[in-house]
Amino acid sequence: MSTAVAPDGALRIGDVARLVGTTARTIRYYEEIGLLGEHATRQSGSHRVYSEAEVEHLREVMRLRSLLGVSLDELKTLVEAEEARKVLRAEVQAGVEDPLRLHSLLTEALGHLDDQLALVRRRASELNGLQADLEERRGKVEDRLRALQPR
Amino acid sequence: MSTAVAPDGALRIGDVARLVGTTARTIRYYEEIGLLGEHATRQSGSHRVYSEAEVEHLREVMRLRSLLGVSLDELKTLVEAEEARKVLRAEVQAGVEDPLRLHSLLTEALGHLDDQLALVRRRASELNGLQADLEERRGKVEDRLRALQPR
DNA sequence: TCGACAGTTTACGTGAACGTAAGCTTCATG
DNA sequence: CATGAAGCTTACGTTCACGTAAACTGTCGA
Repeated sequence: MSTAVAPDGALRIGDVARLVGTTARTIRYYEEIGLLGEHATRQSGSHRVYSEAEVEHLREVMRLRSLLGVSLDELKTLVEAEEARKVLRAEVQAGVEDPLRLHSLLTEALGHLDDQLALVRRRASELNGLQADLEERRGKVEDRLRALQPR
Repeated sequence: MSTAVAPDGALRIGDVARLVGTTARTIRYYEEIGLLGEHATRQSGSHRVYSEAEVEHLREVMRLRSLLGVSLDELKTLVEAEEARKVLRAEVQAGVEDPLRLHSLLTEALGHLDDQLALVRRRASELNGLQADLEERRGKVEDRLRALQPR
């Protein structure tokens, strides 16, 4: 054993792909269309490296995509929430404490979250409706089966 | 006003498209790939006519597709449940009363319903999980906003 | 330093799910 | 029975979301 598998602690594109259950191509594609906010400018040709936070972001993106069934384009506007949170974190980390600025950032994040929630709630209620319908049908079929075999 | 809009009571493809919110092309495509169980053989060239039951079936197909996010191919196996129910209805209507036959048909329908339910339940729980996560985040953002403006 | 595995860019290919156009035909209505 | 809106078939076009191949590095452990 002596291959260039793991750098040290850094995550490369293949590692991330395995972690979130996708392919390197998909990650590059998502980056290409701007789904993964500009991560530290990188020398063209050099390897992409990812932080744990970026992996989490990607997971969230794929989760939203899978559960909401939206196009990657619609998703772009949806994940602006994450961008807003990132900016927020960065500024707080950097010591910015202007309450007006913070208020604006928080309000923006709140708006994005509400957008996401509206979508999710509607979908969830539709899905729960479907589930109820199916369960009702199932019950009826079961009743008819029981009626066939009284014992 | 004097156009060949509505036949009499029969539904044509354009009517159905409007009713379920899709296009005639899509309906023809679904028929082509076998998503809409063979409806009464039709002379090539003559207009397609649909019963209310077929409209309902199409609605269900699109509902499953939209909410489960499955491919049309996967959907084909999923909607076999509807086919089973259709066969059941037809046979009962035709006076078949062989209990073994009925039992077999009902059991088949039950199996298909359970398949659908398994999918739906998993999705529903994932979506509810997502909703909970988003609501938690929303709560935290709100807390921070309140902390900014004590009054 | 070197070897090779994993990564990079570029570009063309692909499958799914329809859109669209052309030319012709039904069919309810006046 | 004439007419025209809507439908039919056939076939090629299109968009999205990646897959895949080629030719070339970057990078880490030995």
